[in-house]
Amino acid sequence: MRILLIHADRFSFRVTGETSVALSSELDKAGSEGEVGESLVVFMAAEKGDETNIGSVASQVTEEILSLALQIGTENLVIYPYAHLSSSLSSPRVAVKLLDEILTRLRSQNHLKIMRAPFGYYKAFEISCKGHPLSELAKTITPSGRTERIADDEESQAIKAEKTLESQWIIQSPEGEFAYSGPADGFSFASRPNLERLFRYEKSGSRISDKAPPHIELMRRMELVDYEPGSDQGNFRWYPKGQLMKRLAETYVSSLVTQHGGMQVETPIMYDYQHPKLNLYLQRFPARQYVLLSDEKEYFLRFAACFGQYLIQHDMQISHHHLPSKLYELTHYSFRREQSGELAGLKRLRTFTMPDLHTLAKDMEQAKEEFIAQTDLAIQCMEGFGLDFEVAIRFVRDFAEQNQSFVEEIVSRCGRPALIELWEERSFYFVAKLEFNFIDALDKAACLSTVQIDVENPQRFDITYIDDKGEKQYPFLLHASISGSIDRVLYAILESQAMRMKQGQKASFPFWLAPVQLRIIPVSEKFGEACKKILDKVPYRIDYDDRDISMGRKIRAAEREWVPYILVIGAKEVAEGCLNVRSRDGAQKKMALSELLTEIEPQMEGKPFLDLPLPQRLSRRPIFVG
RNA sequence: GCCAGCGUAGCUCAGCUGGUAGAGCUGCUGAUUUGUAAUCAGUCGGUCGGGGGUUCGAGUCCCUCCGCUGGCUCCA
Repeated sequence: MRILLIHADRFSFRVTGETSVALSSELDKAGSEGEVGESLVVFMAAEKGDETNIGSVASQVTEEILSLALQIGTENLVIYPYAHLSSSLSSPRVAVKLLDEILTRLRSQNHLKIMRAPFGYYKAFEISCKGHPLSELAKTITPSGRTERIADDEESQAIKAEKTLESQWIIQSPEGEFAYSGPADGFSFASRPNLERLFRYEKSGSRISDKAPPHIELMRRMELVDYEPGSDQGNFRWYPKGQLMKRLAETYVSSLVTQHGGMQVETPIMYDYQHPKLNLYLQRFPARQYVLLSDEKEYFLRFAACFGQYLIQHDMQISHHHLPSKLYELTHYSFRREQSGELAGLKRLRTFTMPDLHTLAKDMEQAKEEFIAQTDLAIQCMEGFGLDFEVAIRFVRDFAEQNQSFVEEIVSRCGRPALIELWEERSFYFVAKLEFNFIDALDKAACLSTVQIDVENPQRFDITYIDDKGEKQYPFLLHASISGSIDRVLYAILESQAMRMKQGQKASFPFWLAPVQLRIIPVSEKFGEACKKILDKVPYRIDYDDRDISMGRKIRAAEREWVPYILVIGAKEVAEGCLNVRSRDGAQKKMALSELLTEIEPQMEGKPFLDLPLPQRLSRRPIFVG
């Protein structure tokens, strides 16, 4: 929208004729002539693009007007639609809506006296401009970058609905000795303290902590990840060791999903704000997008791979023979412009990586089968990362009641009691949502894996398949992120190890994820050659501490890096042709290289391997933090 | 986004009521060649988060912006 603000000694107008876009209601609202003395006259023209966020434009314009009125000390306003300010006008409908919106906002300021001119009429006007420096001002207002305002002004229906939504909490545990099914308040949590934490966290929402989550210190001290003040908040830099772990985790998750049948694709990270289908979807969750402007056109950055995959699925030729059909993407990246106060280390970021799987199922039976299979996959994934989790399942009540055996089956697959939330009405796109929650050192819950049954988006995005009678049908759609955000997986791993340290145990990474898997430490420089010989014989990430410091310090450094196996090489080892292995459990063992490799092998089973992204000699390795 | 706290060397931190910045670790140099969590000595390193203000004088007081942490909120 363009506005021209003029501080006038007097202003008058009168309607002289109708234009093609005249509406008689405008004359009722504004009258056909008017005259005022000292006043701030605001000429305005709504432009293309304003319709993407009327609330944002209206609130910015209102703010501009009020701020100038205050500066020049006037209480008289004239709002005057004036199309000639722009060569790229919006539709008349949008213009009138915007005009009304701005007037509503201005009228809520009771001290102001407001006169308006009608939209869509030829008018004659007379103005006398005061001519002081603030008396003439032109501004162009765009919706971009300010979209968060709409969240305050016009909360989406879905968000509003959720706030007032009543839900019921139930615990259901698998068949067996301790089987239970009933209100969560009546469950004895003694054996599942973390489930109780999850329940309290979900129900009350209140948490008490004055401490920063311990993973933040660890991610920096271990030279994995760090803040990047040169970027926006919640955007991180990844050092070689952290980047390696991230890449390993991604590779692992992707291989699980593609083995499960996910067809890996890649979709754009930005989408046209005005694309009609996407726009409809965005209106359900209007805030929290990064918006960028390119040649006057606005794009938002994706918050998941959903759109990209919906648009592909819309264009695909799918028959019932193809179902279930699964598209998969590891999003590098997903963007969510969370409120700044919500950001927390690797737990909650603005830019993150996550696996996103969308499955089309021909009917609810197939959707449920897939749901179960993907639950299994998520369990396998969590086990691979060595993460413990608590299960939460959210249902629309009707759905849960009509599918009781399905609910039981999920709980049984998870093999532990689950917290179930029942909603009386469906306010989001899903009828069922499974979550694996990690409970951290400060008793806070973070959702990792999730599987959802979507009953809304196939229609919205016109995704169809041809059934066995040759007719078009809408499939059911499953959303699954079998690990949740990769960044958050790393958060959970670090937090779980911080808890172990608190209990006096040694922290460690799963062997396959350890940046350095083995380290050779020579007793003295003399054994350098002997060390180098071992390097080539070990097919894992092995390095060699050749720095000119004491052996005690090298041991300490390796322990602080959580290196799983430390190999000390001295005269004895050279003479006997064996290794002295100090493992993470504290044990020191004399063993042959082949024995060590046999011990390691099962720890790598089914897990990816990537090379060490750092110089093998520690004397050649720069320090990133500390 | 709101409220509160914090921001001093690469890292962890000290610096009282305003008087012109200090330690340990790391790094570097040298000595030492070491047997399982810190060998000894020397030495480099700071527009005290950015900008503005008050003052003869600001790391210290005030304003503002940025960042981090906690709480609220939020988590499609």
